[in-house]
Amino acid sequence: MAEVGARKKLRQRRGADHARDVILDAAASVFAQKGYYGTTMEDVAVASGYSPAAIYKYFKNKDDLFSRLWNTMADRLQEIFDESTRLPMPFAMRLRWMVTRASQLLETSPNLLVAFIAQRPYAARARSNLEKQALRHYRSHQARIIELMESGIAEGVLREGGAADYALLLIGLLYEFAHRWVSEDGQIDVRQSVDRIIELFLRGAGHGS
Amino acid sequence: MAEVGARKKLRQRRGADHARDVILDAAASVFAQKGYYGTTMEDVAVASGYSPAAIYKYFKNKDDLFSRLWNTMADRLQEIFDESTRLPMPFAMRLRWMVTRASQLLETSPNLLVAFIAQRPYAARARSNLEKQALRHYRSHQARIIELMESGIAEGVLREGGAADYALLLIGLLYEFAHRWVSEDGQIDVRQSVDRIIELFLRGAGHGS
Amino acid sequence: MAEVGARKKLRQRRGADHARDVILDAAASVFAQKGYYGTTMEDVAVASGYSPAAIYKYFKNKDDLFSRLWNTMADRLQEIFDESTRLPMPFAMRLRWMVTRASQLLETSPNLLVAFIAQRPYAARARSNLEKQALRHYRSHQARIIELMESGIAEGVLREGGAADYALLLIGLLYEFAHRWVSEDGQIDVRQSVDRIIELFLRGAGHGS
Amino acid sequence: MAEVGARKKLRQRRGADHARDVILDAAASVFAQKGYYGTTMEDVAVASGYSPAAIYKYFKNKDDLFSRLWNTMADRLQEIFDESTRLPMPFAMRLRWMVTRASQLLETSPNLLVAFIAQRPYAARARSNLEKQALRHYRSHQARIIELMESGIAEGVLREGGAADYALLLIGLLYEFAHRWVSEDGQIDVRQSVDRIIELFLRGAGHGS
DNA sequence: AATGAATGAGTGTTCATTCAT
DNA sequence: AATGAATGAACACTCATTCAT
Repeated sequence: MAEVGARKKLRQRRGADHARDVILDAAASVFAQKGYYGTTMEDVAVASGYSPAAIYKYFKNKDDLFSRLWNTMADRLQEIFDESTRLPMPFAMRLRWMVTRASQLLETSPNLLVAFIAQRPYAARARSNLEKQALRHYRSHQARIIELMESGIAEGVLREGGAADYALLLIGLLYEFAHRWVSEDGQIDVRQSVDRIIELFLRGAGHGS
Repeated sequence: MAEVGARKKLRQRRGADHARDVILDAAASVFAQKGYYGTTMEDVAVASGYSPAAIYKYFKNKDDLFSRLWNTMADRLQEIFDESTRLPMPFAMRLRWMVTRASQLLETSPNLLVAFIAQRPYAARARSNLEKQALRHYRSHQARIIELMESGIAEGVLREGGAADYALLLIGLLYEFAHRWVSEDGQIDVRQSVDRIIELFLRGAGHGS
Repeated sequence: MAEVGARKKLRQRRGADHARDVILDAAASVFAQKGYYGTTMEDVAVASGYSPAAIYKYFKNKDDLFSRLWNTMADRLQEIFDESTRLPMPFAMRLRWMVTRASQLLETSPNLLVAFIAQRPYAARARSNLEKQALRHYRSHQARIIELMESGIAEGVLREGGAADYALLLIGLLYEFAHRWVSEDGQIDVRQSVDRIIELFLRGAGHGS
Repeated sequence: MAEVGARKKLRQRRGADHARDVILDAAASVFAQKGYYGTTMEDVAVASGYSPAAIYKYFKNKDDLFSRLWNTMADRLQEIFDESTRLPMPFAMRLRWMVTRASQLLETSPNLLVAFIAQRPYAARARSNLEKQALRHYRSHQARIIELMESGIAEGVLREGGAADYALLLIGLLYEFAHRWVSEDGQIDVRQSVDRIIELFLRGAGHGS
């Protein structure tokens, strides 16, 4: 947004923490739009109002910058998934709680979440360290969700067999919903969608009878 | 004379077509492994056995090469989705046919499919022409699947309301399955999974009662 | 010498070997003038008439380019030192042969030799791999020269004791001569100097009596 | 009042001088270890305990900092060489005095000396101002040493002819000894080596007979 | 007296792309 | 039909240097 030439004006002493945050925000936005490889440090610099050199004062390198963002989101999700298996509530409520919390991330940190999601296809055939780290996180998420499903089966809310498949179903629904939410520019009502997602998850599309 | 010339031209044509195919195959494999940005024309050249310069005889540039691949997959999928609404069969069979055909792509062209999937997150906030084109394709796929869902509703197999949501559910399942298939290196049995996907789609995970 | 703008004209197809040699020559000259750190790849590019990118087609990186040059000279010297201990001649002749050959390098490859010499101080407290490799070479040279000295002692031409010191004396003379030769721009007659060096080495500056 | 002000100024002066010295010491150590180009102002800052910005309060820039160090050593050497021609003693004693004093610098300021030596190869083909200045110093040193040699000839201690060559011999010995001393990490006994250097200088390596 | 915060100007290196042969 | 040879335009990253506080 800001012109490169206008950079000088920003010589404000606002403190390192502030700079860190500003840069992270800007980076999240740019990474979400163009992906890791499509984003240049100059992009981040322009978006943040700092110079590329300044960014290196706060982050070791591009990888570091990206993976800090990525890990933030991975950790937030992990926390949600972890808690959803720990909460002392019946399965149905825990499920709803989890879906709600996860969906809210779309509203609070859409950029971060998109950057997170966009990285996933590359993780599948992990090559770089970044990708290997990502793969580990994705697997860890999956594991917790499977656990959640198992407790649902134990409680008799879910049918027997295939906890892994139920996890696949739920993750698919969540990712797909995120995709749609983004591609419709956040126009979809999240709260309402949570109900729909849960219903689809539990009853599927079939007529049931 | 003319005969010979024609024959030669034919041979050349064949040669040219052959080269084209070889390059496309090689490119699909490399793009799938390293993604668009991670792949260099040198990579494609080495994988295809041609020189980088030769590739430019057959494709305008890297974008062109990639988007031809991408479109190939997009078209194949489109065809499947189109046909699944046209086939003179009951919904249930058309659904199974569609899921089967789509899943088979994993076995016949996994590389192409991965490359196709990896592109999706960026399409959501389309910037470049490549991405805009992609977005159009994804939307077109979605439209057809919604149509399919509507016929399912009309036939009374699917519950009333929310064809778009059912599409979201099915697409989510398909993508997620593809993800898992790739990250487990194709070890999953596709045919068996088709049943599971359809069941999950129709009945969800819930106990039903 | 050549302007950057003039680069385009050089688009000649002269073969890879030719390019290699041209670049090596240019690099030797620039490294000799400005040292490893003071030399940029752009410097080498301009001096060679190629673009920086072209240089990377022939050499992996700056280190590679430099160490190839450096090793060439190190190996030539090693060869001279090695042979000076092997030749079936009396010590005096072998010594003369060695000093002659070494001195000639000044005339045939002054740039290379200067680049080689300039690197030595850094090798002393070797940090980088380049420097460690250099240190090994310098030590290996020294070892051979000490051997040569020992044979001189054995033949009774050199006084007893202190082969290592004699090596120090000779190496000091050679390096110092090279220094002077370079700083007087090659105006000194090499052949004549050989006699002088050998005399100084054998008799020192003292009056003797 | 004026008194107090003056005292404060003095203290500040002292503080400033102290800082200057601390920085110079730190810089000498770092330059000696990594060379001019290999050393960053950040390195100097860390080694000195000050911030990079602080260094600029005491020195105009990196070049200034380095050349002050360099000149310090150049001047100390110059002083030694100067005095060695002036001292009212016979040549042999003046020579010993000079070699002793010069060698002691290795023990008192090894870092400075290494930095000084490392600069020499580039001075030969002086380009920058730094190098031209250096060249002037080296030449001036040489001139004095030649003078010393001439007095040795005049006294009949050195053979006729070739004062310049004798200077080359002595300088070569001194530099080479410094090299060895550094590369053996200061393990060599300096006092003992002085005798050896003088003997080699006067008698060479030859058997004499 | 000292520094935290910031940047301009490079530096090595990569890569898509071109073109004469 | 194919490529060897070459480069312009970027890109990640570094570093000497400045300046308000």
